[in-house]
Amino acid sequence: MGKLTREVVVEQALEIGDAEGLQAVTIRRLAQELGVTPMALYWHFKNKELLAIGMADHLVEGFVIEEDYASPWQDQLRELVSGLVRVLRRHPCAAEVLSEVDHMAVPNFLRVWDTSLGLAIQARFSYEESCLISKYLLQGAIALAAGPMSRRSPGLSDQERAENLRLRRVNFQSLPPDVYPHIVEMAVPLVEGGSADLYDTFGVDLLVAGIESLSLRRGDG
Amino acid sequence: MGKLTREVVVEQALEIGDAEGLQAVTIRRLAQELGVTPMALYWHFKNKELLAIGMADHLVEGFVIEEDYASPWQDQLRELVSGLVRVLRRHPCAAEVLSEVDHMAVPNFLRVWDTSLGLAIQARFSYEESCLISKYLLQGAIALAAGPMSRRSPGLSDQERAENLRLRRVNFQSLPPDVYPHIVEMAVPLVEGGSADLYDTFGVDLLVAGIESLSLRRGDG
DNA sequence: ACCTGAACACCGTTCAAGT
DNA sequence: ACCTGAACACCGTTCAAGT
Repeated sequence: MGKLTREVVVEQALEIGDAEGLQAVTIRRLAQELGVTPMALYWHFKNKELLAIGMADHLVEGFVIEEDYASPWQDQLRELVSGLVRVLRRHPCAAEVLSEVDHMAVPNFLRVWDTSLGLAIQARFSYEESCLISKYLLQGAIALAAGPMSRRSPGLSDQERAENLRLRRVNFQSLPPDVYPHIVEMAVPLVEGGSADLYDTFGVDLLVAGIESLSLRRGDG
Repeated sequence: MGKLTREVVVEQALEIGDAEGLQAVTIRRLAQELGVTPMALYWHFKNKELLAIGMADHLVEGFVIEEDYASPWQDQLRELVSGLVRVLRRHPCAAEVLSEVDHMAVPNFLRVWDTSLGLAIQARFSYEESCLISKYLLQGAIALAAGPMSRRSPGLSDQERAENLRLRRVNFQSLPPDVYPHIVEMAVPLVEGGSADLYDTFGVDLLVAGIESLSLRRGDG
């Protein structure tokens, strides 16, 4: 059967995480799924944190945006953020993974970070500002990828999903209207949350527009 | 001695979380700290998740912004976001807590959410847009509160902290400059990260400016 | 109503030992 | 180099029982 390598371990871990949530990714469970002893994994990963870093690195693998000095930096930034969101969306547990590991320890994530730093500099932000901006952007992209869809309760039938939605709606609607007036009134759009596409593009727009506005406020464009 | 109530349990939990990180907040540890049996806590909280929700609720307690129909919605939104960040900053583990519980289950957080929904509506966004916007804003505020400071390694001496910084800097600087050119060059500002105040105001500005730009793009102001 | 004792089914990790 | 067995020190939670 397939050899036990770092890569197959990471992929199996992501598979479990996607299907059942990250809390189901356990050394022992992972070993069982791989037909091996728990301690076998410690040969490939010193501890569970390094396994998580491996998972994070695998998620961002293959995501590269070549610097395109032709197009304006706004478009390049937008491309970076929306591309990152799209890549993370391939795995339901992606955002969960990335929010529990130290980004600085994930090589492939560092590459994305480096690119965004470069773009900020190119946009004539100062060093300090560029650091802040790239942090906001990447954090924002991860938050977007954690947004609707990939919601809790991974792996349900359509029936269960619908029932789940209905339950959350009546939950909102049965709140005291004097203390939560808008939530009660907007219960339907709140639980449905619009399409995932809208959510993403709207979010990316918000981030990029925010940066651009900060840039304009300081003088040139 | 002091009676064991939900409130003292929650406060003790936050104290441990602030000092040693959320992963140190354990039912058994908590019970020990309170001089009680682990099972005693199950009388006050059905399970650990409900304890976490209690912690989150306690964090946002006392944060109210009264609707001020005089000032423009942009200012009110800014006030809301920056106020929330300020409140969360009182507890180093706040962002950690809020990112692991379901916001919908936290009454005091729902109140903030309701207010932001009202402001979005007031700004003439549609229902769907208002839902999205308020999600972005609150998510953004939490992300800001999770930013620098309250960093990993809670509870270190100044000496240790300085050494920690130095270590992260040389870590950046020893990266291969051909694959991470900007990170290597900007190692110093990256690890120092500017003042916490700058980080917050910059971040709040970014969020509010992003919303405002979306609003302008659609017609009126 | 409020708390304890004992037990269950899990964790991550180490360390010596096997091949 | 790569994996196993046995053990350690932890978890959250249940359930019956005490006051």
